Amino acid sequence: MTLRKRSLPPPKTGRGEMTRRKILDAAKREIGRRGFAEASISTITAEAGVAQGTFYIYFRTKEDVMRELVLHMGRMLRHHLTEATAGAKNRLEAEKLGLRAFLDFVRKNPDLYKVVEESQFVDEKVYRQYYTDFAKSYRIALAAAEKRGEVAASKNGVSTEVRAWMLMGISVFLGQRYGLWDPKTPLEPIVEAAAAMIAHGLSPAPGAAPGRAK
Amino acid sequence: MTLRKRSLPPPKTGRGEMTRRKILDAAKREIGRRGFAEASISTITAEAGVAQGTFYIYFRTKEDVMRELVLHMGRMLRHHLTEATAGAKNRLEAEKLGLRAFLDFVRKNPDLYKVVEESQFVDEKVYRQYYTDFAKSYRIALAAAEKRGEVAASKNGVSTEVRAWMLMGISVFLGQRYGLWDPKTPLEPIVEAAAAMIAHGLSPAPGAAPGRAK
DNA sequence: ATGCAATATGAATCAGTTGTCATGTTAGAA
DNA sequence: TTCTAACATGACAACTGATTCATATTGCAT
Repeated sequence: MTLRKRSLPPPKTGRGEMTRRKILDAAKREIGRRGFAEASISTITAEAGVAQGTFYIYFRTKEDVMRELVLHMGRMLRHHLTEATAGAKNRLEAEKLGLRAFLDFVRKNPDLYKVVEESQFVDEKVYRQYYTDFAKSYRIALAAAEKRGEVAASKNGVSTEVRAWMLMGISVFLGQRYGLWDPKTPLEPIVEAAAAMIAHGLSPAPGAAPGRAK
Repeated sequence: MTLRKRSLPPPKTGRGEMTRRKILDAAKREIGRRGFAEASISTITAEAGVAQGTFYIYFRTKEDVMRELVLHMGRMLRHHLTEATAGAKNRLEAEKLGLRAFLDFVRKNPDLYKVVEESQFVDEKVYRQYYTDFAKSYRIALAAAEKRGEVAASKNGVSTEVRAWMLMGISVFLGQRYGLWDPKTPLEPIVEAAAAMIAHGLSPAPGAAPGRAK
């Protein structure tokens, strides 16, 4: 029964709901732009168009907002990815569609993305949970695909988990490099290249002629 | 000629050198443990066994220390990886040895690792430089391996770069999951699984029987 | 209409920093 | 030995920004 630090009760009226959302939205932009340390409550409330004290009606601390935003990102991203991969014929196609959708998401929501990454240094627990949850769905999806013979069978107990974390790392790094830092470059060739690597790895294609000199 | 904010002159005596190193070391531990925001100059100097003011003889700000530590990590890691992959027969083997060495490094230097990751929110420039530099050496190594036919030829211009970032993402995420968060688990099976995936991807091995039912 | 709970205000409080500085101390060159 | 630049000290001035709180205001249920 460790119910320490309950979250504040949710707003009871429509007005409250609106205000809370305005603050959350301003916080997302502000923290995304300036980072957690630089973002001040006064700036956030100013941007939201409310008084300083109003913040504390809905959130206990600045950290609270981070937690909330991480959960929010999780929900949004999950939804986005579910939609994007719904029509996939197999796991490999799902990986490709998912990566593409993820990069799109990052470009459309750079603030949210940065908030999640920074949450690791504000509330490590929520950050771990975020990735651990993703890893879990990933593991399940991969295990199912293994059963169906769509991906190579794992050699040992850990390998599905390892693959899940590798795939997350790939997405996060490509998201950082091409989603955040280089938001103009066309995504197609990137996704193409990444999907090929995910499917076949670095090895020279065994079927293809290995040494076509000249 | 934008020489703004020159770094402080280096110590001129052995004593100064020692003191500077003690501070840097304490800062590494302190920031690694408590994070950049929580780490205070007074705590760092206390741990280093010097007075508060001494800090400012060697560093302008806390951010300065971060920058220095990121560069330090870069040098140490590069050295560690170079040694570890020296005897590799080919790129695939180098990848495996490199990953293994990286995970070792993370387990031995968790503070330094965390400092580098947090630097992204303290001085984004130095963080980008860190990974951009690594990506560059990676690209060069991959391109050479392609020439030698050790890895699949890239299909288009971006693909070598994409591969480099994917491989870095893989390392960082496995480093986080198995190096930092789960520092006891044996690394062999993890490296084994990861190397297989890096070599062949997710696709069922084309040689292996795809549907050995029951 | 009226009364109460919910919501809103923003000045004041409060805690904790950083970075400075006037004053020693040290070591090694001459 | 003496002299001086380098190094070290630690108290504290100045600042910052989060959080509190006494005081309005709002709007819905009755």
